[in-house]
Amino acid sequence: MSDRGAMLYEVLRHVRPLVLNSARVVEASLRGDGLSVGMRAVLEILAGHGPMTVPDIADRLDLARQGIQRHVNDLIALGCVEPRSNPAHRRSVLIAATPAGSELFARIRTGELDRLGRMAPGCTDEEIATALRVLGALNRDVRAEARSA
Amino acid sequence: MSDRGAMLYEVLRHVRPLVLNSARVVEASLRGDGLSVGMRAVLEILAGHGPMTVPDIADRLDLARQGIQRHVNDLIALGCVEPRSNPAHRRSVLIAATPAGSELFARIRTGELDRLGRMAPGCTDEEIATALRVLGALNRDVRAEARSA
DNA sequence: GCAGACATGACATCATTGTTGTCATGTCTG
DNA sequence: CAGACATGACAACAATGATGTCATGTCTGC
Repeated sequence: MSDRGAMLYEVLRHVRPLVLNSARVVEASLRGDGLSVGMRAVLEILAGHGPMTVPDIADRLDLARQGIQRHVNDLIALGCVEPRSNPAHRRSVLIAATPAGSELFARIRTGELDRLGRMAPGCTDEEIATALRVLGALNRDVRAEARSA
Repeated sequence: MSDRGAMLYEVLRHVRPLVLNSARVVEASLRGDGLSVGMRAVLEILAGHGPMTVPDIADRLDLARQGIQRHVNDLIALGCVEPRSNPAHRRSVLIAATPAGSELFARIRTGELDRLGRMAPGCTDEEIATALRVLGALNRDVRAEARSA
């Protein structure tokens, strides 16, 4: 039972259905606003870290820039996001959340936090913080393995 | 900081790249055997819990039975899995891992455990166990929310 | 028993999205 | 200045989750 490999294996086994189920819940909430889960992720980055180029967003999300570009284009069409000319790089456009986009994301996030607050009632804050640390460390190492291959 | 909603939100944010990156690593290893991540998941269930019907596998993986059926059909074509007539239900066929399939999965799992054992070296066994508990509780509640919607 | 509700396998179709490739153009480094 | 690289704008593809249909088998309540 003290085999860390086996325990991390169990973590990964838990993580996949969690992503699927949470995506289903989030997607249901988003449907009314015309957003997808991917678009929501992009909007989250922009709302949280300010204007950024498409390749930078892709790096943060561990995805190819081409896929992010699609989400950005869709978000522009919705008016949630807008391109801004970059004074330093004529070719590299900055993407920024519009006021409408920021407000929309704030509303989405508030609703999600509301629901999440009622979940996992048997877990203490410390336990959740520990889980966060473990997930961070595991993802860092798995990510390194994925990029080296 | 003691807002559990915000902390669980962070957990979900960590979980998505973890699934993506681990899938990339696992997929690279599986490519040589002609398996996909989905087929691997089905084989894992059968190797661990014995023969089972397609709908039962789907329930365990939180997926629709139609998708599982595709994976099962592919696994049958590879000889990793075989249908067995069910004495109790003529229509509901049991799917069982073949010796070749069991052996293949054992080999895959061994390799994965090997690599995982070297990851997240800064985390203790207790911390990983705590993470496991949190993920289990969170997924249980998220899953309930997904099914109620 | 029987009838209707339900489960199952076998199709089929569709949308999302991650992946990969290409190309013209702009930027940066040596 | 020249070659390497980054970026946006396509395009095409594959995996997979979602959904629907239908014939056939099973089960439940009457």
